[in-house]
Amino acid sequence: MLMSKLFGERLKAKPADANLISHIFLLRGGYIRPVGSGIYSMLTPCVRIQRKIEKIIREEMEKIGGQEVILPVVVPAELWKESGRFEGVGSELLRIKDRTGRDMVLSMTHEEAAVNLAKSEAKSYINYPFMIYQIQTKFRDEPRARGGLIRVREFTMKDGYSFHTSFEDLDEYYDKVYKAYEKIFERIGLNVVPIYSDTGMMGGTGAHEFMLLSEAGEDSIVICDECEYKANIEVATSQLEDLHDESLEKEKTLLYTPSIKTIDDLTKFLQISQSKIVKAVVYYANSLGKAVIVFIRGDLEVNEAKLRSLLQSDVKALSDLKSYGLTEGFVGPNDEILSKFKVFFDKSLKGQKDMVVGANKTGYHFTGFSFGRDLKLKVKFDDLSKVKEGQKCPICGSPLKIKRGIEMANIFKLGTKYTKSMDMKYVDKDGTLEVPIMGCYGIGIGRLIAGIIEASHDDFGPIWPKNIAPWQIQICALNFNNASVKEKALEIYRKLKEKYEVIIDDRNLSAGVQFADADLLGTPIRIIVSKRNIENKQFEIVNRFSRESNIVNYDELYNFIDNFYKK
RNA sequence: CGAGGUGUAGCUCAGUUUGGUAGAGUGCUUGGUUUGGGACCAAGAUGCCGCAGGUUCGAGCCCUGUCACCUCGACCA
Repeated sequence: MLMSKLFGERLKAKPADANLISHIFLLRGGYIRPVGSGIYSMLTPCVRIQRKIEKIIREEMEKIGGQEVILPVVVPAELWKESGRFEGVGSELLRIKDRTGRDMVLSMTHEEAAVNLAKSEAKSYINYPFMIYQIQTKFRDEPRARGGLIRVREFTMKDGYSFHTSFEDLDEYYDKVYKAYEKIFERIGLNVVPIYSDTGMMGGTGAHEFMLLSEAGEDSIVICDECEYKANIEVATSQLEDLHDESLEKEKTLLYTPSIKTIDDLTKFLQISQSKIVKAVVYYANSLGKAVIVFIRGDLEVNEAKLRSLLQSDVKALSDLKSYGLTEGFVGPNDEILSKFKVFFDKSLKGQKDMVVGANKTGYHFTGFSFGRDLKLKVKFDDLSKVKEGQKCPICGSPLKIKRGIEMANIFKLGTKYTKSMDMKYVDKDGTLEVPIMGCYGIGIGRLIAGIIEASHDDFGPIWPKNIAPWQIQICALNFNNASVKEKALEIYRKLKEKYEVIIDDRNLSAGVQFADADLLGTPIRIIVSKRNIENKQFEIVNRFSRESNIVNYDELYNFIDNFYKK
């Protein structure tokens, strides 16, 4: 490639509306251009990177038996109505009509299309297991796109779907995919951590996310440094200190003092109390059509993702409490509360024998305290609290840390959620009809590109790992108009091109411009051809990773490069 | 959807307070001098001042509406 012919410009100034380093360099380096909110055109350097990532992914998918397909982006809404997601998913699913007025959707994920295809093809147990995958465009009408390629509306994703005749077989295959993903990230040169994750709207029985630890990330990850426990905060859990520790006992004793008789007394107490003993948090669950109260220890927060997953329903904080008869000073959980509301007790209240009282209200929270009466209820406790930094690891008890991360990929054990709802069946050995068990596996490719920059850059530009850099070698021909420079530069360009992907800066521009552009293209290795070097019959080779510079004689060049790329 | 911010040359931004013919830097074109970290000189081209309406003799600037984009929050397979 000739730099003089490379389509797209590099920008000198930081683009006004970019803040993330990956967004800035993607724009400055001429990798992407904005078209609309969360919608980008990709230029050649970016496409070259994407193709290389795709190639690695394809190879690893083929190794575990994946077969590539292409499913449509626009699908009839019937498929999504069958699975229940046409109504179930919010406004991020773009619903459109075709010219006859038929409902269509722009696929944001392809479970429906995959099941639709698979069910017409895999009718006997003999066909199982199998995995189909594709590298395809997804459209999600994000209410808020941000950060360049980190969170977009239209993007390319590798998504795979496996089908099995038993959960054991799914578990086994899931593990294979997990290892394939580790291999993919290793080959790409990106250090990600697999963590336990929420199954969200996908449903299913187990899931992992592959996270890049980065301050630019939108997810919070709970990490134990002592053991291997790592989980998305949405599902993370912790060992809670005993409710009956000394300080809390002391507070309780205080509570029983005769001085607290009214709500006002209580409010006063709660204001001076460091750890409120208990609180009731009120939500509305859409799919239940019912209000939900979560009782939880006062110093903890309700983890809404856990509540959502427990209820299999969207939840929102309930602001209109009066219409449910909830006012300051309500007492609960009593029979009335239990009949009116779906009531949950967080496991942090385990061991609590006493009655819980709602008292002063803050938003949709009621703070309260243990009252000293016997609960007389058979209570089931659920894990509904949000992990806080410093709480104890559920496995080894060490203090937990919370870090930010960017989700690069995820894998789900879907179970029969889609195969069942979409009525996919196969004939088993004994002639019975069975519903296949499914797993699904995604990697966001555009986000991966942004993530690599977040993880690998310097002040001047991205530093692409060897395996995915848009070009392998960049030749900077300083003073290209000089005949001997031009001749020598073109000579090695032609020779290296036989074996490598080479881009040569054949523009008669100052060294500063050439170097700055080369930095923005992030090529792993840079060969500088100049009058000075030619006089000494030498080249200078600069390593993008270390910024180290090596002077080599003419005849050493090819060995040096081969050695760098181990060819 | 809630809060805040910004829309002026390809890009980064002045100009809006106090209404009076549209600006700078950079980039681009041409010629010349340069050539190891975004060179220099000279000449040039580039604007529906986001859009619509209003006030005014006159609007980039004032008023009303609207759209787009950015940031934070809510949401997020």
